[in-house]
Amino acid sequence: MMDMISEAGVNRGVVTQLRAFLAQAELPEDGRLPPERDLAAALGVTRTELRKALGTLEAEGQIWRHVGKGTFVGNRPTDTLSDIETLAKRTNPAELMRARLIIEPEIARAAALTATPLHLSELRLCQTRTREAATWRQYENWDTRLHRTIAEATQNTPLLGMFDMLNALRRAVTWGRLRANPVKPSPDHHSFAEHEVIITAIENRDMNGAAAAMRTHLQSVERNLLTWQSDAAD
Amino acid sequence: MMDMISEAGVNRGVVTQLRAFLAQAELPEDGRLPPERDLAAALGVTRTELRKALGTLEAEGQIWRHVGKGTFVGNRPTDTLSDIETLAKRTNPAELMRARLIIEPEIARAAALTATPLHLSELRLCQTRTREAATWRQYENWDTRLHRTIAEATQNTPLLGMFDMLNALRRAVTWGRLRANPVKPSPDHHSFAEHEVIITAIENRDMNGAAAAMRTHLQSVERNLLTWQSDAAD
DNA sequence: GTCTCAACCAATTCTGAATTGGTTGAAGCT
DNA sequence: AGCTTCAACCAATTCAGAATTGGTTGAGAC
Repeated sequence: MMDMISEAGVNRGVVTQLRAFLAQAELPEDGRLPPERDLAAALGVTRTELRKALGTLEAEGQIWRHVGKGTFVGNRPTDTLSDIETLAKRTNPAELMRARLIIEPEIARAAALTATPLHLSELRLCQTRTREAATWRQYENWDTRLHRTIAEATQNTPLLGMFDMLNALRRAVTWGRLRANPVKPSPDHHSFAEHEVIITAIENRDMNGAAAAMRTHLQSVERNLLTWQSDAAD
Repeated sequence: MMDMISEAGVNRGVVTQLRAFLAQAELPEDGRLPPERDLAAALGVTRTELRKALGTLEAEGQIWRHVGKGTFVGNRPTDTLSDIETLAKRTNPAELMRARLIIEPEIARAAALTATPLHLSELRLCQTRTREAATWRQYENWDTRLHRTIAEATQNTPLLGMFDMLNALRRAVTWGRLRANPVKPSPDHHSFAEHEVIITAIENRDMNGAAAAMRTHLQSVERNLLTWQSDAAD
């Protein structure tokens, strides 16, 4: 019942003593300060007293603590939520598809601007290989590589990183599902023509075209995903 | 000089024996097969022989190996490049800014569609707090939270994850730099008005407006970054 | 020479102890 | 009683060294 910010029995002296220590002490790069037991001894106070003082400083936002880690000055690092497994638990295929629809067209747009001849030939190679694929497994590999090559063509490391993150998520979320159709992709699979439009647009430096084609393509994949309930590759 | 795919002295018998094992054996979920030493004993061949056979299978792409990890069936997982530290080493502030310019406007656009009243009031709170900020440190905190709230407003977990990734990258790349100006943000800091336009657009469900305003804002931040060489917050 | 094999190497994982902030319950003080 | 204190304990995390694993080498067998 007594969890007000500034508790009743807190010794103001210890708090100021602690503030002085923080101002003077040379902290390591990560801002970690000595363990409570050591710090209490160094300041000549009991651990309980020290913890009260630390509590008020934490309430003020001056420091943050975590079991097993330690006590640190500054702001608690925001829970970054960039861990694949954690993300995979909280999302679902539909949401992932929406994210792809938002991100990948913009990646294609950027790629149209910066793709090198090397990227273009790699794209062509992927397109050929997907057509030649004898199994869905092979098809998926080359399809994934095609999309990743587009991301590489942006020549932007953070963008590529985000693309990889989406891909990793895709694998993690789909994980455990079975592929319904063991046969190989039919020669008139919608993706072939759609990939062609995307690649052509990039070759022609048509940024808007590339973005639009990618959007169309992903919408088509989404439709398949909903209709057949299959883990449709793109 | 003798590194052809199918080496001279490879014992075909062992290879087929190994293939039979792979077809029959029940592998764990991750597709890892027993350590070479055990497998060699199980198949009744010497380790050197086994390794030759494994070598041909690896060349065929049937398996992949890594020191300390083990030998696995299937395709070697693509180097995902979604690790923050690795990314930070390979990128730079300019590239990061380009990535933000590509991604964040689209996030704002999506947010305009899906933001709830709760998000809107949170945005307003952040805007107020940035104006009240007494130090750059505080300003940055609320500014970061404002941008993250926009990402949250998309109600899309993968998108939020990617945003967090960008943010983590920003911290990692900027890490070690000093903030030149210890004073607090001036009341006519360009960001205030720009944030206002963004928030208003989201409130009005103006998707194009939100995207455009975010783009304008980030371009303004980019300009500051180039001009002043300061680690300009946005 | 060529092949074999045991020992060795380096990358990775595993495991158990040590560390750290958080909690509790008896003892002590007013 | 009412409150503080303190040592012991708890659970989360980190750390270090051993064990494991694919890769390499050099002496010896043929």
